[in-house]
Amino acid sequence: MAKKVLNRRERERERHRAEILRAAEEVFTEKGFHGASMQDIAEQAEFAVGTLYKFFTGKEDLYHALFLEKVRKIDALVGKGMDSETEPVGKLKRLIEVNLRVVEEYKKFFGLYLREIMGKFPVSPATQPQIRRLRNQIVKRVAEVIKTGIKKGVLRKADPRAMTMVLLGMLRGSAFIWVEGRHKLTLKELTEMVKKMFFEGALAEGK
Amino acid sequence: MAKKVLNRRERERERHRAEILRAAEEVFTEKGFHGASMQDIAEQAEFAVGTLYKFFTGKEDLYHALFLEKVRKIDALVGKGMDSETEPVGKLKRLIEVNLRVVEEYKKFFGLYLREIMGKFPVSPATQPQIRRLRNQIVKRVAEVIKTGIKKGVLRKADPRAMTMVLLGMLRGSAFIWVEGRHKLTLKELTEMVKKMFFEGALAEGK
DNA sequence: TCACACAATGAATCTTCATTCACATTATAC
DNA sequence: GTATAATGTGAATGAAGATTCATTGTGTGA
Repeated sequence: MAKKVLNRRERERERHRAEILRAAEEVFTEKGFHGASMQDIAEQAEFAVGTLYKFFTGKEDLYHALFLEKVRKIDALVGKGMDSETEPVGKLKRLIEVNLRVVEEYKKFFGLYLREIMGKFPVSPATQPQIRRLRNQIVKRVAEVIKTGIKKGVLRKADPRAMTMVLLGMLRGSAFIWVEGRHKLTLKELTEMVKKMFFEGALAEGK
Repeated sequence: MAKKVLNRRERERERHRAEILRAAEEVFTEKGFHGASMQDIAEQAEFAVGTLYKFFTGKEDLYHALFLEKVRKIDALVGKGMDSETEPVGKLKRLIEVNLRVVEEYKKFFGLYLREIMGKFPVSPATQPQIRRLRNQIVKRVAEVIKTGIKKGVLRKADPRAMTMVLLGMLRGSAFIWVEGRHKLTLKELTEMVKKMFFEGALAEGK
């Protein structure tokens, strides 16, 4: 019986932790790291400030935890997407689709995400290296796929690293511009455009 | 715009202002807006804190001034680059070249720049709209060039807005990835790759 | 029912700066 | 040379907000 009681407690605790993370996501995505106060987050979570410190050692730690949780989820989605195809071109198409779909799903979080992976000044020193490591796995995978595509003769002969850089840059950049705003474009249209441009380029046929 | 002739005092003052801006650039690019203190900047500039306030109304104002100065310079370069060509494809090529060259020249500043134009949470509320306005001019110009290219039949028939988005995204994103890091690629190689990819795509000939 | 472990609370504390301002220094005018 | 104006100074101020901790509340097992 003692064990069951403990379980209950533990589950409760876990739920509270998750609630705090949800609140933190809300507030951080709304106001950014520096604009968000622990007060804000506590209120959003309907806990007292002190309580947050029972779960996380501080503001940075909370941010860090939120970040890892999200990035893991995103990377898993992207990875699974690529797994679902066998041929290089198919894999790359899925990469583009999933990437942009994720952007939509995590639209609010995306602003934070990009600032963190892109800039220096990581909010928490521990966050960036971990995220980088996760990201590097994706980069390597994409480069590998492109290399295979070249070997098979379906992709143009060029430095795979550079192609990877351009492709990922294209995804990141256009997603950003899309999130930014005033677009009448649907995400679907953007996805199609990115695919077309990446594979076939901007020049008219035969030019 | 006859620049008013400045007497000794006024010139001195102008020089001091510029020195403070230089120091601010140093410190902000090093530590980011929130990581930089007025103390830091003052020390770097070899002035007392109080002095900074004789030139700028506050930290935000200083940041804002620095930003505008830089962005104006960058945009002028890009604009001039495009002016130097007459044909759409030539203009776009110049756009790519100049853009990436600027990235190299302003490498340190670039991190700040992107965070500011990209994210919400602008550091100073006044900065973002102004920068956006400047940026929009470039976007419009590029879209116009692309539209002309399509009309002339040298670019594929597609939504010019979307193409613009992808092209600018590609530039921004790949520049970022380049700045980020561990690249063996020279900027020249990256530039070539972006051009090739944008115009011709990734697929092998005849595929 | 009681006692006890654990969870939650939030006012009080501690830190970190941005900003100010009374004063000192220097340059210019007369 | 003295008066006046402009510049520069940096210790003192105040505000914001992260963190702590003494206290209060609650569910659990006897």
